Amino acid sequence: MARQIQKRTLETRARLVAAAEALIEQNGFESLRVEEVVLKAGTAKGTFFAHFKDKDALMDQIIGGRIDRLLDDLAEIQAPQNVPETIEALMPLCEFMTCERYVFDLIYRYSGAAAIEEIGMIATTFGRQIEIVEGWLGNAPFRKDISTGLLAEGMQAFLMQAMAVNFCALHNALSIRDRLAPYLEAWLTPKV
Amino acid sequence: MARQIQKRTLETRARLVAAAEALIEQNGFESLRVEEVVLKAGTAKGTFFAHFKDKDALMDQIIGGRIDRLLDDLAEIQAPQNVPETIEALMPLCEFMTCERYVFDLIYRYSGAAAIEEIGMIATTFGRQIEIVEGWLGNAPFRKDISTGLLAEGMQAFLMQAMAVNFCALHNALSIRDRLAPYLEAWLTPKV
DNA sequence: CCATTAAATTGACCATGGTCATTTAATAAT
DNA sequence: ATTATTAAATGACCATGGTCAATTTAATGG
Repeated sequence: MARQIQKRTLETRARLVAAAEALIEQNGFESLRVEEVVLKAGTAKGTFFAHFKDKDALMDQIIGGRIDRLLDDLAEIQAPQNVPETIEALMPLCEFMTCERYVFDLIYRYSGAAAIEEIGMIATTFGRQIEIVEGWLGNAPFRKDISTGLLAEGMQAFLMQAMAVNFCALHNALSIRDRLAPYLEAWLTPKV
Repeated sequence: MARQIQKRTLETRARLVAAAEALIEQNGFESLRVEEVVLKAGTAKGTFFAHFKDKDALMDQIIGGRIDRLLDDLAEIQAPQNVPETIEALMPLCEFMTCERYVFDLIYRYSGAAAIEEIGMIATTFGRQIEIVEGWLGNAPFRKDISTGLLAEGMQAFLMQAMAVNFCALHNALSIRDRLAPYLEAWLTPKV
């Protein structure tokens, strides 16, 4: 007989997430230790892994959740009408995604789902981001020779590239803003 | 007195690399274990870490070396004159970079150096790739409204995006080739 | 209310990358 | 040659993520 999920289960899971969030608040993402989480949540280590496939799965949920809330904001604004406005709109997302090298790497690794069954929060937000940006592009004076879908995917590629390069000591003289501007000008409004 | 590097040192290092290469040949990159490498090389574990900062540093050297050899080939060919030719030229590189998810992730993570002092093989090859592609672009009928540098960086962004998306179960219906084509057409020869 | 079954929890244990005080070997100084 | 000095190698040990057989707790049926 299909037994329903126990209240206990949800409580335990909530306690684990809450403990993790609190520790992240204190010390950031990278230094989070499973050991500390279970200690703070008052559970055994094995319980953690009964609730999350691995440590990354917890991170996917927490980080994915943050991104999703940032996308809620993006979904509400008016479509940016030029490149500087577009960049400005995307900045909060960029700032969070690059708040730690560890966070960016994890986001990148989880931006695509390895299998259909394991589409996580982060992978979902990447799809949602494309949709939102597509919506913008339908109401903005950018190139019309290619689909808004392709245009949005290209923007995502440049966004990721700008953030990745920003972590590189060889190239981090330019801010993400300044690096992104020429890319997007060339992509969205080519002058040929 | 500046003491020169002992022959012994070079030999040990060479043995470690040779052992790793052999094991990778057998079982691929991901399943390589430091324990196995030192066993095969006949050294203690500590010796490994006296020669390489960590396991990733060895991977950076081996993977970076492979990429560099592929770039040697790319440096010699004639500049591709259209998008399909360009994609074809880049395919060997793509194939190696995506031979394992683990390899691609490591490449991505090391494509930028965290600090000037730690520029590794992979980061170096990324710079070299830009240079080679820039050389191509100077001799090909693509858009001229932006610098070859920017154009080459954009190509790199699309290349990485196409490879990343290829690992995603949601989007891997298209081959890297087919995914890259519309991107590069739109980037290199915009029709506005 | 007890017996049965399934879900949830536990913690000892494992796998693996990485550290470091100690030992051994090579080179330079006398 | 002998000693002093520096480089290289060693392996016991640690840190941390992850596993799993055993136990406890909750739901279900008679």
